[in-house]
Amino acid sequence: MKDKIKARSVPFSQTRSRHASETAEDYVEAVMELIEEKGECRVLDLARYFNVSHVTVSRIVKRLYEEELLYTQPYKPVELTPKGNSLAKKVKERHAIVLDFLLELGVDKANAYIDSEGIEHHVGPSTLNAMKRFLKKR
Amino acid sequence: MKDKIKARSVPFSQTRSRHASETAEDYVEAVMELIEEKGECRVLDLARYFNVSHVTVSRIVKRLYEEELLYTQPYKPVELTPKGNSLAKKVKERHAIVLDFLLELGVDKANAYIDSEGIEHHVGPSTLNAMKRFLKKR
DNA sequence: TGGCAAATGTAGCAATGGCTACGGATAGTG
DNA sequence: CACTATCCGTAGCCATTGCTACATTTGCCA
Ligand SMILES: [Mn+2]
Ligand SMILES: [Mn+2]
Ligand SMILES: [Mn+2]
Ligand SMILES: [Mn+2]
Repeated sequence: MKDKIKARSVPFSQTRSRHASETAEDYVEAVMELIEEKGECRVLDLARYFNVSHVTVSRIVKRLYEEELLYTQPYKPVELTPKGNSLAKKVKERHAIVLDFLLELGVDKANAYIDSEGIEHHVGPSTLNAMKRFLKKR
Repeated sequence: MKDKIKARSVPFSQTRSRHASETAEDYVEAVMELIEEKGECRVLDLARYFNVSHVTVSRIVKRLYEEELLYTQPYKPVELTPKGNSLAKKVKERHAIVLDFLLELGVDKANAYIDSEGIEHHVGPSTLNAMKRFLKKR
């Protein structure tokens, strides 16, 4: 019985852990996209991208720099470290699969874009594979 | 072009908003389940359920009491208000559909339980309907 | 019924991510 | 070359959700 209760708590622990990585994942993905689009990624680009203040971005960039995901120097554009680049590639691929999956499932574009932005961070390898199989069958 | 940038930020705003409701949703669902199972829901039951300390639960219960989702009195079990009860029913139904959907998609039980716990909060009406249609077709 | 163990509350700390206000840096323009 | 607008950093506020340590209440049983 106690095992049952403990087992039940696992999904919540896992969800908290995933939420803790979510900001890093969204930021490296955004940096990669902005560099592709505009050639560089400024703090203000990220602020507009996420619809938050430049202060919020600035603090988070500093943290991700300490985690060695981003390069940053005062008043210079933000860049991806090799570690950040590799995470971004993985995250972008997963995000694209989740988005395609929702569209294929019949969700309209606007809602697929919205929901996939949150869902992507909660899709483990097992669910991701199931989504890939679904897409392949179409 | 600015419209495009602004439109891109909508999913992130929506995701932040959903995360802001997540605790309330998980708590009312847990209270309903624990009352069904044990006849009452104590602070420590919730702490074990979520794998957090009783202090964390106690503070959150106080907040949800102020939001009129829970009844709480010192050293007494926690109960659902009508508002909390109605939210719990809605949330439990959505969670069950997401879980069934993942299982039907071919995700193993353990991962379906884990992933659905996070995904549920990012499933809007449009995606929920798509999942229902998918389940009906099986 | 007295006392102990379990449950709950309170105080206070940390990390994260929102914000406004203000000040300094940078880069383009006249 | 100086001005000015834009960009960015810093200070400091708040809310949320984790935590430990300690105090208090409750309820059961010896
Ligand atoms: Mn993303
Ligand atoms: Mn995202
Ligand atoms: Mn949940
Ligand atoms: Mn989430």
